[in-house]
Amino acid sequence: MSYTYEYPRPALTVDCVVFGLDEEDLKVLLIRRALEPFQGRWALPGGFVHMEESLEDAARRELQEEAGIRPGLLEQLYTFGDPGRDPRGRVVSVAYFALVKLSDHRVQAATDARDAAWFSVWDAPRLAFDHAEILTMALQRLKGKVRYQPLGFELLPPKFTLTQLQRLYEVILERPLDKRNFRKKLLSMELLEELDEVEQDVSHRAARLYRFDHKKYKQLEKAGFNFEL
Amino acid sequence: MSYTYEYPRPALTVDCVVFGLDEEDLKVLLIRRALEPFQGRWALPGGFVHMEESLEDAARRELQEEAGIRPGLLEQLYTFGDPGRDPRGRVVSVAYFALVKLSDHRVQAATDARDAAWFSVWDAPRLAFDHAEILTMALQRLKGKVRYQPLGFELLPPKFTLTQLQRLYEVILERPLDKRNFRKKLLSMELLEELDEVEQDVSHRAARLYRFDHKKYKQLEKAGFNFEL
DNA sequence: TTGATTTCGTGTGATTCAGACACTATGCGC
DNA sequence: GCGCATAGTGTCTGAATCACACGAAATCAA
Repeated sequence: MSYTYEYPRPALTVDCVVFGLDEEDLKVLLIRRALEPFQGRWALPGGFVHMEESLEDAARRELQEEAGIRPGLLEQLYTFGDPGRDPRGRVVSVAYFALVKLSDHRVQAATDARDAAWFSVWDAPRLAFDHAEILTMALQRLKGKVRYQPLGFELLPPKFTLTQLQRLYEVILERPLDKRNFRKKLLSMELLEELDEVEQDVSHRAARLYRFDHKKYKQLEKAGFNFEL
Repeated sequence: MSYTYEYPRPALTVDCVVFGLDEEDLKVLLIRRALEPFQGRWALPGGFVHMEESLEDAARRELQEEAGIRPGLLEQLYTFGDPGRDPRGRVVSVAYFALVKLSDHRVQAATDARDAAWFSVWDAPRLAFDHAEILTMALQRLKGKVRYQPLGFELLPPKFTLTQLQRLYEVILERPLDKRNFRKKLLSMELLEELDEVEQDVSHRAARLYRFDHKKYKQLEKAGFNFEL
Protein backbone atom coordinates (compact mmCIF):
# COMPACT_ATOMS: atom_id res chain seq x y z
CA MET A 1 0.00 0.00 0.00
CA SER A 2 1.20 3.49 -0.73
CA TYR A 3 -0.06 7.03 -0.41
CA THR A 4 0.03 9.76 -3.03
CA TYR A 5 -0.26 13.51 -2.55
CA GLU A 6 -0.32 16.44 -4.91
CA TYR A 7 2.45 18.21 -3.03
CA PRO A 8 5.41 16.71 -1.17
CA ARG A 9 5.05 16.32 2.59
CA PRO A 10 7.65 16.10 5.33
CA ALA A 11 7.58 13.02 7.50
CA LEU A 12 6.38 13.70 11.03
CA THR A 13 7.87 12.15 14.16
CA VAL A 14 7.84 12.65 17.90
CA ASP A 15 10.89 12.43 20.13
CA CYS A 16 10.80 12.30 23.91
CA VAL A 17 13.21 13.57 26.48
CA VAL A 18 12.46 11.51 29.57
CA PHE A 19 14.05 12.57 32.83
CA GLY A 20 14.40 10.47 35.95
CA LEU A 21 16.17 11.02 39.24
CA ASP A 22 18.55 8.37 40.55
CA GLU A 23 19.72 8.95 44.11
CA GLU A 24 22.01 11.84 43.38
CA ASP A 25 21.87 12.30 39.66
CA LEU A 26 19.49 13.49 36.97
CA LYS A 27 19.12 10.85 34.25
CA VAL A 28 17.80 10.79 30.73
CA LEU A 29 16.42 7.77 28.91
CA LEU A 30 18.16 6.85 25.66
CA ILE A 31 17.60 4.14 23.08
CA ARG A 32 20.27 2.51 21.00
CA ARG A 33 19.37 2.74 17.34
CA ALA A 34 18.99 -0.62 15.62
CA LEU A 35 18.86 0.76 12.08
CA GLU A 36 20.59 3.21 9.82
CA PRO A 37 21.07 6.10 9.90
CA PHE A 38 23.15 6.41 13.05
CA GLN A 39 22.92 2.67 13.63
CA GLY A 40 24.29 1.79 17.05
CA ARG A 41 24.23 5.39 18.28
CA TRP A 42 22.16 6.45 21.25
CA ALA A 43 19.09 8.53 20.53
CA LEU A 44 15.97 9.87 22.17
CA PRO A 45 13.02 7.47 22.11
CA GLY A 46 10.54 8.39 19.41
CA GLY A 47 9.06 7.49 16.08
CA PHE A 48 6.55 8.29 13.40
CA VAL A 49 3.18 9.78 14.16
CA HIS A 50 0.24 7.67 13.06
CA MET A 51 -2.59 9.26 11.13
CA GLU A 52 -5.32 8.72 13.69
CA GLU A 53 -3.50 9.64 16.90
CA SER A 54 -2.76 13.01 18.47
CA LEU A 55 0.84 14.11 18.85
CA GLU A 56 0.77 13.50 22.57
CA ASP A 57 -0.71 10.04 22.03
CA ALA A 58 2.09 9.29 19.62
CA ALA A 59 4.63 10.28 22.25
CA ARG A 60 2.95 8.07 24.86
CA ARG A 61 2.75 5.16 22.46
CA GLU A 62 6.41 5.36 21.54
CA LEU A 63 7.45 5.51 25.18
CA GLN A 64 5.33 2.51 25.93
CA GLU A 65 6.62 0.54 22.95
CA GLU A 66 10.28 1.37 23.20
CA ALA A 67 10.79 1.46 26.93
CA GLY A 68 7.61 0.29 28.65
CA ILE A 69 7.27 3.68 30.28
CA ARG A 70 4.16 5.63 31.22
CA PRO A 71 5.36 9.06 32.24
CA GLY A 72 3.92 10.99 35.16
CA LEU A 73 4.18 14.23 33.26
CA LEU A 74 4.35 14.72 29.52
CA GLU A 75 4.27 18.04 27.74
CA GLN A 76 5.26 19.42 24.40
CA LEU A 77 8.69 20.98 24.25
CA TYR A 78 9.43 22.32 20.78
CA THR A 79 9.22 21.32 17.15
CA PHE A 80 12.42 20.77 15.23
CA GLY A 81 12.09 21.03 11.50
CA ASP A 82 15.24 22.22 9.84
CA PRO A 83 15.75 20.66 6.44
CA GLY A 84 18.80 18.46 6.77
CA ARG A 85 18.30 17.43 10.38
CA ASP A 86 17.67 13.90 9.14
CA PRO A 87 19.83 12.43 6.37
CA ARG A 88 16.89 10.40 5.02
CA GLY A 89 15.07 13.53 3.93
CA ARG A 90 12.75 16.06 5.38
CA VAL A 91 11.62 14.94 8.81
CA VAL A 92 9.92 17.26 11.23
CA SER A 93 9.94 16.18 14.85
CA VAL A 94 7.74 17.35 17.66
CA ALA A 95 9.77 16.97 20.84
CA TYR A 96 8.16 16.09 24.14
CA PHE A 97 9.38 16.48 27.65
CA ALA A 98 8.59 13.80 30.24
CA LEU A 99 9.22 13.11 33.89
CA VAL A 100 9.07 9.70 35.51
CA LYS A 101 9.68 8.23 38.92
CA LEU A 102 12.79 6.19 38.29
CA SER A 103 11.87 3.80 41.09
CA ASP A 104 8.86 2.67 39.02
CA HIS A 105 10.80 2.18 35.83
CA ARG A 106 14.27 1.01 36.60
CA VAL A 107 13.21 -2.61 36.26
CA GLN A 108 11.55 -2.41 32.89
CA ALA A 109 14.41 -0.48 31.39
CA ALA A 110 16.74 -3.18 32.65
CA THR A 111 14.84 -5.98 30.91
CA ASP A 112 15.69 -4.89 27.40
CA ALA A 113 18.86 -3.27 28.63
CA ARG A 114 20.72 -3.75 25.37
CA ASP A 115 18.50 -1.10 23.79
CA ALA A 116 17.35 1.28 26.49
CA ALA A 117 19.38 2.83 29.29
CA TRP A 118 19.48 5.74 31.66
CA PHE A 119 22.39 8.15 31.38
CA SER A 120 23.43 11.01 33.55
CA VAL A 121 22.39 14.16 31.75
CA TRP A 122 25.75 15.73 32.49
CA ASP A 123 27.57 12.86 30.93
CA ALA A 124 25.50 11.58 28.01
CA PRO A 125 27.03 9.90 24.96
CA ARG A 126 27.04 11.44 21.48
CA LEU A 127 23.52 11.40 20.18
CA ALA A 128 22.01 10.74 16.76
CA PHE A 129 20.44 13.47 14.61
CA ASP A 130 20.01 16.80 16.40
CA HIS A 131 19.04 15.06 19.61
CA ALA A 132 21.79 16.74 21.61
CA GLU A 133 20.15 20.05 20.81
CA ILE A 134 16.77 18.71 21.88
CA LEU A 135 18.22 17.45 25.13
CA THR A 136 19.82 20.79 25.82
CA MET A 137 16.56 22.58 25.29
CA ALA A 138 14.73 20.12 27.52
CA LEU A 139 17.22 20.73 30.30
CA GLN A 140 16.78 24.46 29.98
CA ARG A 141 13.04 24.01 30.15
CA LEU A 142 13.28 21.79 33.20
CA LYS A 143 15.51 24.30 34.94
CA GLY A 144 13.24 27.18 34.08
CA LYS A 145 10.02 25.45 34.92
CA VAL A 146 10.98 23.85 38.18
CA ARG A 147 11.35 27.29 39.72
CA TYR A 148 7.74 28.27 39.32
CA GLN A 149 5.89 24.97 39.13
CA PRO A 150 6.18 22.05 41.48
CA LEU A 151 7.24 19.53 38.85
CA GLY A 152 9.86 17.94 40.98
CA PHE A 153 7.47 15.58 42.68
CA GLU A 154 7.05 13.68 39.45
CA LEU A 155 10.66 12.60 39.79
CA LEU A 156 10.52 11.38 43.38
CA PRO A 157 8.88 8.32 44.90
CA PRO A 158 5.45 8.97 46.41
CA LYS A 159 6.92 9.27 49.89
CA PHE A 160 10.10 11.26 50.25
CA THR A 161 12.13 13.23 52.74
CA LEU A 162 12.74 16.94 52.59
CA THR A 163 16.41 16.26 52.09
CA GLN A 164 15.66 14.22 48.97
CA LEU A 165 13.50 17.02 47.69
CA GLN A 166 16.21 19.55 48.32
CA ARG A 167 18.80 17.42 46.53
CA LEU A 168 16.44 17.23 43.57
CA TYR A 169 16.27 20.99 43.33
CA GLU A 170 19.98 21.32 43.81
CA VAL A 171 20.73 18.87 41.02
CA ILE A 172 18.36 20.52 38.60
CA LEU A 173 19.31 24.09 39.40
CA GLU A 174 23.00 23.23 39.69
CA ARG A 175 23.47 25.23 42.85
CA PRO A 176 23.34 24.54 46.57
CA LEU A 177 20.35 25.65 48.59
CA ASP A 178 20.14 26.57 52.22
CA LYS A 179 18.46 23.83 54.21
CA ARG A 180 16.49 26.00 56.60
CA ASN A 181 15.31 28.47 54.01
CA PHE A 182 14.35 25.68 51.66
CA ARG A 183 12.23 23.91 54.26
CA LYS A 184 10.61 27.12 55.40
CA LYS A 185 9.65 27.99 51.85
CA LEU A 186 8.35 24.60 50.83
CA LEU A 187 6.37 23.99 53.99
CA SER A 188 4.83 27.47 53.82
CA MET A 189 3.25 26.56 50.48
CA GLU A 190 1.33 23.83 52.27
CA LEU A 191 1.63 21.45 49.35
CA LEU A 192 3.29 18.77 51.43
CA GLU A 193 1.48 16.34 53.62
CA GLU A 194 3.51 15.32 56.64
CA LEU A 195 3.27 11.58 57.21
CA ASP A 196 3.58 9.60 60.43
CA GLU A 197 6.47 7.67 58.98
CA VAL A 198 10.20 8.00 58.77
CA GLU A 199 12.62 6.59 56.26
CA GLN A 200 13.88 3.05 56.90
CA ASP A 201 17.25 1.35 56.83
CA VAL A 202 19.48 4.33 57.28
CA SER A 203 22.39 4.24 59.66
CA HIS A 204 21.69 7.58 61.27
CA ARG A 205 18.75 9.57 62.49
CA ALA A 206 15.82 8.85 60.16
CA ALA A 207 14.07 11.70 58.42
CA ARG A 208 10.34 12.25 58.34
CA LEU A 209 8.52 11.29 55.15
CA TYR A 210 6.24 13.63 53.22
CA ARG A 211 3.78 13.23 50.40
CA PHE A 212 2.87 15.73 47.70
CA ASP A 213 -0.72 16.86 47.99
CA HIS A 214 -2.00 16.80 44.40
CA LYS A 215 -5.50 17.91 45.32
CA LYS A 216 -4.34 20.99 47.13
CA TYR A 217 -2.03 21.79 44.26
CA LYS A 218 -4.86 21.69 41.74
CA GLN A 219 -6.91 23.99 43.93
CA LEU A 220 -4.16 26.55 44.42
CA GLU A 221 -3.22 26.37 40.76
CA LYS A 222 -6.75 27.29 39.73
CA ALA A 223 -6.68 30.18 42.17
CA GLY A 224 -3.68 31.55 40.29
CA PHE A 225 -1.28 30.87 43.11
CA ASN A 226 2.41 31.56 42.72
CA PHE A 227 4.79 28.65 43.32
CA GLU A 228 8.06 30.43 42.79
CA LEU A 229 10.75 28.16 44.22
CA MET B 1 3.30 16.05 -10.49
CA SER B 2 2.53 13.99 -7.45
CA TYR B 3 4.37 12.42 -4.56
CA THR B 4 4.05 8.92 -3.24
CA TYR B 5 5.04 7.56 0.15
CA GLU B 6 4.97 4.13 1.71
CA TYR B 7 3.10 5.40 4.77
CA PRO B 8 0.53 8.19 4.98
CA ARG B 9 1.78 11.58 6.11
CA PRO B 10 -0.03 14.49 7.73
CA ALA B 11 0.12 17.80 5.92
CA LEU B 12 2.29 20.38 7.67
CA THR B 13 1.43 24.05 8.00
CA VAL B 14 2.52 27.07 9.97
CA ASP B 15 0.17 29.62 11.50
CA CYS B 16 1.22 32.95 12.90
CA VAL B 17 -0.22 35.01 15.70
CA VAL B 18 0.99 38.53 14.99
CA PHE B 19 0.52 41.14 17.68
CA GLY B 20 0.66 44.88 17.21
CA LEU B 21 -0.06 47.80 19.49
CA ASP B 22 -2.37 50.54 18.32
CA GLU B 23 -2.48 53.59 20.59
CA GLU B 24 -4.40 52.00 23.41
CA ASP B 25 -5.19 48.52 22.24
CA LEU B 26 -3.45 45.24 21.56
CA LYS B 27 -4.22 44.01 18.04
CA VAL B 28 -3.90 40.74 16.20
CA LEU B 29 -3.55 40.32 12.47
CA LEU B 30 -6.19 38.21 10.75
CA ILE B 31 -6.76 37.11 7.18
CA ARG B 32 -10.09 36.48 5.58
CA ARG B 33 -10.17 33.03 4.04
CA ALA B 34 -10.79 33.00 0.32
CA LEU B 35 -11.36 29.27 0.02
CA GLU B 36 -13.22 26.46 1.67
CA PRO B 37 -13.22 25.26 4.35
CA PHE B 38 -14.31 28.21 6.46
CA GLN B 39 -14.53 30.41 3.38
CA GLY B 40 -15.06 34.03 4.38
CA ARG B 41 -14.13 33.43 7.99
CA TRP B 42 -11.22 35.18 9.61
CA ALA B 43 -8.16 33.09 10.33
CA LEU B 44 -4.54 33.42 11.38
CA PRO B 45 -2.12 33.97 8.52
CA GLY B 46 -0.32 30.79 7.59
CA GLY B 47 0.08 28.06 5.05
CA PHE B 48 1.89 24.96 3.98
CA VAL B 49 5.54 24.38 4.72
CA HIS B 50 7.71 23.93 1.66
CA MET B 51 10.17 21.06 1.50
CA GLU B 52 13.35 23.09 1.41
CA GLU B 53 12.60 25.76 4.01
CA SER B 54 12.82 25.69 7.78
CA LEU B 55 9.67 26.09 9.83
CA GLU B 56 10.60 29.61 10.81
CA ASP B 57 11.34 30.50 7.21
CA ALA B 58 7.93 29.19 6.26
CA ALA B 59 6.34 31.44 8.86
CA ARG B 60 8.27 34.46 7.58
CA ARG B 61 7.37 33.68 3.99
CA GLU B 62 3.69 33.37 4.74
CA LEU B 63 3.67 36.65 6.64
CA GLN B 64 5.41 38.35 3.79
CA GLU B 65 3.10 36.88 1.16
CA GLU B 66 -0.19 37.29 2.95
CA ALA B 67 0.33 40.60 4.68
CA GLY B 68 3.61 42.12 3.56
CA ILE B 69 4.90 41.92 7.11
CA ARG B 70 8.41 41.33 8.40
CA PRO B 71 8.07 40.82 12.14
CA GLY B 72 10.52 42.24 14.66
CA LEU B 73 10.26 39.13 16.78
CA LEU B 74 9.21 35.67 15.68
CA GLU B 75 9.32 32.58 17.83
CA GLN B 76 7.73 29.20 17.91
CA LEU B 77 4.67 28.91 20.09
CA TYR B 78 3.27 25.39 20.02
CA THR B 79 2.39 22.64 17.58
CA PHE B 80 -1.25 21.74 17.12
CA GLY B 81 -1.85 18.32 15.73
CA ASP B 82 -5.09 16.80 16.90
CA PRO B 83 -6.70 14.64 14.26
CA GLY B 84 -9.87 16.43 13.29
CA ARG B 85 -8.64 19.98 13.74
CA ASP B 86 -8.92 20.44 9.97
CA PRO B 87 -11.93 19.06 8.11
CA ARG B 88 -9.82 18.35 5.04
CA GLY B 89 -7.86 15.65 6.80
CA ARG B 90 -4.85 15.37 9.03
CA VAL B 91 -3.08 18.71 9.18
CA VAL B 92 -0.45 19.47 11.78
CA SER B 93 0.29 23.12 12.34
CA VAL B 94 3.30 24.69 13.96
CA ALA B 95 2.13 27.96 15.46
CA TYR B 96 4.38 30.98 15.65
CA PHE B 97 4.20 34.07 17.74
CA ALA B 98 5.22 37.41 16.27
CA LEU B 99 5.47 41.03 17.35
CA VAL B 100 5.52 43.97 14.99
CA LYS B 101 5.62 47.72 15.27
CA LEU B 102 2.18 48.64 14.02
CA SER B 103 3.45 52.02 12.86
CA ASP B 104 5.57 50.24 10.25
CA HIS B 105 2.82 48.02 8.99
CA ARG B 106 -0.46 49.80 9.15
CA VAL B 107 -0.10 50.96 5.57
CA GLN B 108 0.65 47.63 3.95
CA ALA B 109 -2.17 45.93 5.77
CA ALA B 110 -4.47 48.59 4.44
CA THR B 111 -3.50 47.99 0.81
CA ASP B 112 -5.13 44.59 0.56
CA ALA B 113 -7.56 45.53 3.28
CA ARG B 114 -10.29 43.25 2.04
CA ASP B 115 -8.23 40.26 3.14
CA ALA B 116 -6.06 41.35 6.04
CA ALA B 117 -7.01 43.41 9.04
CA TRP B 118 -6.02 44.17 12.60
CA PHE B 119 -8.52 43.29 15.34
CA SER B 120 -8.49 44.05 19.00
CA VAL B 121 -7.47 40.85 20.74
CA TRP B 122 -10.24 41.32 23.28
CA ASP B 123 -12.83 41.58 20.60
CA ALA B 124 -11.82 39.28 17.74
CA PRO B 125 -14.35 37.63 15.40
CA ARG B 126 -15.01 33.89 15.32
CA LEU B 127 -12.00 32.19 13.85
CA ALA B 128 -11.58 29.28 11.47
CA PHE B 129 -10.21 25.89 12.55
CA ASP B 130 -8.82 25.83 16.10
CA HIS B 131 -7.33 29.28 15.66
CA ALA B 132 -9.16 30.71 18.65
CA GLU B 133 -7.30 28.21 20.79
CA ILE B 134 -4.01 29.20 19.20
CA LEU B 135 -4.74 32.86 19.80
CA THR B 136 -5.56 32.19 23.43
CA MET B 137 -2.31 30.37 23.92
CA ALA B 138 -0.36 33.15 22.24
CA LEU B 139 -1.92 35.71 24.56
CA GLN B 140 -1.01 33.63 27.56
CA ARG B 141 2.52 33.37 26.28
CA LEU B 142 2.75 37.08 25.67
CA LYS B 143 1.48 37.82 29.15
CA GLY B 144 3.84 35.36 30.74
CA LYS B 145 6.86 36.34 28.75
CA VAL B 146 6.56 40.08 28.94
CA ARG B 147 7.15 39.88 32.67
CA TYR B 148 10.63 38.48 32.44
CA GLN B 149 11.84 39.51 29.01
CA PRO B 150 11.76 42.97 27.50
CA LEU B 151 9.65 42.01 24.49
CA GLY B 152 7.48 45.04 24.63
CA PHE B 153 9.86 47.21 22.68
CA GLU B 154 9.12 45.22 19.56
CA LEU B 155 5.60 46.62 19.67
CA LEU B 156 6.51 50.28 20.06
CA PRO B 157 8.04 52.71 17.60
CA PRO B 158 11.80 53.13 17.91
CA LYS B 159 11.39 56.26 20.00
CA PHE B 160 8.77 56.21 22.68
CA THR B 161 7.77 57.84 25.93
CA LEU B 162 7.70 56.09 29.26
CA THR B 163 3.97 56.60 29.39
CA GLN B 164 3.55 54.72 26.13
CA LEU B 165 5.68 51.91 27.49
CA GLN B 166 3.63 51.78 30.66
CA ARG B 167 0.38 51.63 28.72
CA LEU B 168 1.79 48.74 26.75
CA TYR B 169 2.46 46.77 29.89
CA GLU B 170 -0.90 47.68 31.32
CA VAL B 171 -2.72 46.50 28.21
CA ILE B 172 -0.87 43.22 28.06
CA LEU B 173 -1.02 42.43 31.74
CA GLU B 174 -4.58 43.71 32.04
CA ARG B 175 -3.92 45.63 35.21
CA PRO B 176 -2.91 49.17 36.11
CA LEU B 177 0.64 49.89 37.15
CA ASP B 178 1.95 52.60 39.40
CA LYS B 179 3.68 55.30 37.41
CA ARG B 180 6.50 56.01 39.80
CA ASN B 181 7.29 52.41 40.60
CA PHE B 182 7.18 51.52 36.92
CA ARG B 183 9.63 54.24 35.94
CA LYS B 184 11.93 53.45 38.84
CA LYS B 185 12.05 49.79 37.84
CA LEU B 186 12.53 50.27 34.13
CA LEU B 187 15.16 52.96 34.43
CA SER B 188 17.09 50.95 37.01
CA MET B 189 17.59 48.20 34.43
CA GLU B 190 19.49 50.67 32.31
CA LEU B 191 18.09 49.29 29.08
CA LEU B 192 16.66 52.60 28.03
CA GLU B 193 18.64 55.30 26.35
CA GLU B 194 17.36 58.75 27.22
CA LEU B 195 17.19 60.93 24.12
CA ASP B 196 17.48 64.69 23.79
CA GLU B 197 14.08 64.81 22.22
CA VAL B 198 10.52 65.12 23.36
CA GLU B 199 7.32 64.04 21.71
CA GLN B 200 5.79 66.43 19.18
CA ASP B 201 2.33 67.78 18.49
CA VAL B 202 0.78 67.26 21.86
CA SER B 203 -1.28 69.93 23.49
CA HIS B 204 0.29 69.63 26.90
CA ARG B 205 3.71 69.21 28.39
CA ALA B 206 5.70 66.98 26.05
CA ALA B 207 7.27 63.81 27.40
CA ARG B 208 10.88 62.84 26.93
CA LEU B 209 11.60 60.18 24.33
CA TYR B 210 13.59 57.03 25.00
CA ARG B 211 15.10 54.33 22.86
CA PHE B 212 15.62 50.69 23.70
CA ASP B 213 19.28 49.80 23.91
CA HIS B 214 19.53 46.48 22.05
CA LYS B 215 23.28 46.18 22.51
CA LYS B 216 23.11 46.54 26.26
CA TYR B 217 20.26 44.07 26.34
CA LYS B 218 22.26 41.43 24.50
CA GLN B 219 25.14 41.93 26.90
CA LEU B 220 23.04 41.67 30.04
CA GLU B 221 21.14 38.72 28.64
CA LYS B 222 24.36 36.79 28.10
CA ALA B 223 25.39 37.61 31.64
CA GLY B 224 22.24 35.86 32.83
CA PHE B 225 20.60 39.03 34.01
CA ASN B 226 17.07 39.00 35.36
CA PHE B 227 14.54 41.27 33.67
CA GLU B 228 11.56 40.55 35.85
CA LEU B 229 9.02 43.29 35.16
C1' DT C 1 27.46 1.89 78.27
C1' DT C 2 29.73 5.16 76.32
C1' DG C 3 31.58 7.91 72.93
C1' DA C 4 31.97 8.88 67.89
C1' DT C 5 29.65 9.69 63.79
C1' DT C 6 26.09 11.10 60.77
C1' DT C 7 22.11 13.40 59.47
C1' DC C 8 17.77 15.69 61.22
C1' DG C 9 15.41 19.63 62.41
C1' DT C 10 14.84 24.18 64.01
C1' DG C 11 14.78 30.42 64.60
C1' DT C 12 16.54 35.07 64.41
C1' DG C 13 18.33 39.24 62.69
C1' DA C 14 19.97 42.05 58.64
C1' DT C 15 19.13 43.44 54.20
C1' DT C 16 16.76 44.00 50.09
C1' DC C 17 12.70 44.59 47.38
C1' DA C 18 7.87 45.75 46.29
C1' DG C 19 4.14 48.57 46.77
C1' DA C 20 1.38 52.49 48.36
C1' DC C 21 1.05 57.13 47.93
C1' DA C 22 0.54 63.12 46.16
C1' DC C 23 2.43 67.06 44.74
C1' DT C 24 5.07 70.43 41.69
C1' DA C 25 6.68 71.36 36.84
C1' DT C 26 5.94 72.28 32.07
C1' DG C 27 3.85 73.41 27.82
C1' DC C 28 -0.19 74.55 25.21
C1' DG C 29 -4.56 76.84 24.12
C1' DC C 30 -7.58 80.20 24.92
C1' DG D 1 -2.11 85.01 32.44
C1' DC D 2 -5.04 81.44 33.56
C1' DG D 3 -6.79 76.83 33.03
C1' DC D 4 -5.89 72.32 31.63
C1' DA D 5 -3.58 68.09 30.69
C1' DT D 6 0.17 65.28 31.31
C1' DA D 7 5.20 64.85 32.88
C1' DG D 8 8.14 63.91 36.31
C1' DT D 9 9.81 63.01 40.92
C1' DG D 10 10.96 60.53 46.61
C1' DT D 11 9.79 58.43 50.93
C1' DC D 12 8.08 55.22 53.93
C1' DT D 13 6.31 50.67 55.35
C1' DG D 14 5.69 45.86 55.35
C1' DA D 15 7.11 41.58 53.13
C1' DA D 16 10.35 38.50 51.31
C1' DT D 17 15.01 36.85 51.06
C1' DC D 18 19.25 35.58 52.77
C1' DA D 19 22.96 34.30 55.78
C1' DC D 20 23.94 31.73 59.52
C1' DA D 21 24.96 27.46 63.92
C1' DC D 22 23.73 24.21 67.17
C1' DG D 23 21.23 20.65 69.96
C1' DA D 24 18.53 16.22 69.01
C1' DA D 25 18.13 11.59 67.43
C1' DA D 26 19.69 7.27 65.70
C1' DT D 27 23.36 3.95 64.59
C1' DC D 28 27.73 1.79 65.23
C1' DA D 29 31.90 0.29 67.27
C1' DA D 30 34.78 -0.36 71.08
